[in-house]
Amino acid sequence: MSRKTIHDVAAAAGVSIKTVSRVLNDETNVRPDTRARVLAAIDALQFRPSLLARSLAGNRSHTLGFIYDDPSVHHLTDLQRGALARCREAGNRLLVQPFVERGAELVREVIGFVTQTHLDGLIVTPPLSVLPELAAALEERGIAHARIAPGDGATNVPTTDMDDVSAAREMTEHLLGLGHRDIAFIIGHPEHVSAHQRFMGFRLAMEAHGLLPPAGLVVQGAYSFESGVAAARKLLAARPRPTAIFASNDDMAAGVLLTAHDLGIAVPGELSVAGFDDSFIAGTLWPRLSTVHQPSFDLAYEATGQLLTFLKTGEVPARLRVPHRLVVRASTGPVPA
Amino acid sequence: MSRKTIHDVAAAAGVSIKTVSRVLNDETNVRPDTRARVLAAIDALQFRPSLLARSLAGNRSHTLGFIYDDPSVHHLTDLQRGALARCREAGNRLLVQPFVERGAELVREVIGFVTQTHLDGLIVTPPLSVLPELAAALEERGIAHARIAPGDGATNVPTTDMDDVSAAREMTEHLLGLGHRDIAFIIGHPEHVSAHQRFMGFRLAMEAHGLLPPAGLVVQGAYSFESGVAAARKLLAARPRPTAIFASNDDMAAGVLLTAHDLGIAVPGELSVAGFDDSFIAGTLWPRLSTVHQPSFDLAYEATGQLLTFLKTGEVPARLRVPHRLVVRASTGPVPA
DNA sequence: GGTGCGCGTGACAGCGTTGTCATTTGCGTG
DNA sequence: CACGCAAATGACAACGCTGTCACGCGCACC
Repeated sequence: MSRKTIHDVAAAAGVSIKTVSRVLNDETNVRPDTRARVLAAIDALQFRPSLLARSLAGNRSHTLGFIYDDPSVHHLTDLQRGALARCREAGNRLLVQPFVERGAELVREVIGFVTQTHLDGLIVTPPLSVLPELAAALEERGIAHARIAPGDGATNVPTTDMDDVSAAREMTEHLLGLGHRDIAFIIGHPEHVSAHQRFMGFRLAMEAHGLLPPAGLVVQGAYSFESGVAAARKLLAARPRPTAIFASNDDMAAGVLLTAHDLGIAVPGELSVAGFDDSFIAGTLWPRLSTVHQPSFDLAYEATGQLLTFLKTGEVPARLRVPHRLVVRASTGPVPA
Repeated sequence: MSRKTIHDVAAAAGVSIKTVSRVLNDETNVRPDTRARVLAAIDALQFRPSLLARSLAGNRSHTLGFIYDDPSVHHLTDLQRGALARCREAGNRLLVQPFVERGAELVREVIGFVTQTHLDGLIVTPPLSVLPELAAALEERGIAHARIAPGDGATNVPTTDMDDVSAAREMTEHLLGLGHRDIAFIIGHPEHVSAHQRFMGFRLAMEAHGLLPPAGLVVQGAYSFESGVAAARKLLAARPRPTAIFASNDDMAAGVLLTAHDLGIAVPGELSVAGFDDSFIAGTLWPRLSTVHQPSFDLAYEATGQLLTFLKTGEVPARLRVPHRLVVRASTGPVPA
């Protein structure tokens, strides 16, 4: 079964290939009956235009790149789903590619990826979105891209994020409101700005209540389940033991819950546990995890939409802040008497 | 920054574009010093060949498609990672695409996807891999593809799977060995052959001990967390209550665990719970889930490798069965007295 | 009744590679 | 020193589409 080409369609419809091309691209200046004839021929031949040829001839590939290097599976999956959904709506394709390098090598790899595949643009997810060397290289070469959660600095590219500081503050307020004072905090992976922002939110809330971040109760994690377990082991051995642990993502909170169960510590009776992300896992844990709903899907969906808009109009849309919300479930409760 | 082309390199090295092409493709009959000059020019210009042009001119796109429609996030993520890893090693790209249609429309969409993008081949994951209409269409059109876990029928395309029947039997034996007799079973999504095979393994083990699949203790699920919760509600209300529940994947087992905790039923003291997959979630649950390690990553990694081999040699490798193993953790224990 | 304009259409040159085949070069041989 | 043959290289078409530009036609206008 040899490939059907635009020439076959043109011959079948009795027009030139250019007219077929016009119909394919919804251009104006084609008489309705001509258009109908062409469409009929396309249908009869089951013709699908070659995206390769189209990309090579035009200067748009209708393909976006999605680059990542994320330790948290759930968050990443949701981001990818969001980007994919938006791409499908717009008739674009998405090329997903992980990058583990850093510095000059990362830049070389990413640039190579983009030029080799003629990508129209790039969706840059955290932590890649915070790397100044990558940002500089992309802008210098005029590679269109959207950044997801790149931190606070002003950007002149489409950007979406959420308010990590406020969200973490709200969760901390929730714990303070339940009477907790000895609240431990597990920081996320240091390469992610979200880790710093969430910690900042925690501190601001504590300070607003005249409390200092308690010495020995702030532990470095890495956004992974295992790092949550390790942090919890340390925290739950401290005396006095914290009455609440705020882990800055759900995977780490899962590690805290497991460790607490192993040690026979009742949650939330003796210990409250809070997470962040509201990923799939949050609803599967017992007790169900109190957390902050991070709109990962929306974040990527909107970023992709912004990028597509930018590609079409050339105008950089304003930074979009996607709303979060506190999700109080069963893992947080009043401080023990 | 205009795109560097093979012409720029040719001019810089003082050779024809064809010689550059030869160097790029590691062809023979290029003098070492010529090759060195060309490589130097490539390096100096930071040249990366356009994959579009290469695919259009040659008849290989060096790109594989990965198609799926899977309700279980973790399993899917691992499959995708495996396929991606193998592709990277071989210098290929992977285009990931979900398909939710069925029947003639699915066939049309998939064929369109392949022809539009000039895919070299397709990696077909469950449940798409079991659909006869899709298999027939792909073979009829001579589209190279590998099938992952397509069920028992003989295939003349590269195929990888695991022994779901034996694995489920082993897990059931494990429960029987702990003294359980009232063992409930939650069946997976009916469209997946693995669901039937796992149920088959369960029945075979029960029958080998002279037990019939207990009436009322076999419930239909759908491989999702929610379906596990729903099934558990039903099962844990049954009298006499089962002393063990074998859920045919981890997500459903997570639902069972949560429901048991909600009802104050001790695991494994009063109820043993077993899963299947050994996905990320299994190690995060409390108590840690006894399950069967399904080598999702390897399954896709090997399938991709087989497909690439087939594309290179034209020979269909023998069906590859990837080993599984029983992982006994803390959620299964002796039958209560 | 000629002029001008815009709509509908087509011819043809690219896009950046690889495949085919012709041509040149180098080297051993008689 | 000419000859022949293999190795090395190049010219050019082809892949399947879009962009550019030119052309023909009908219609309003003066």
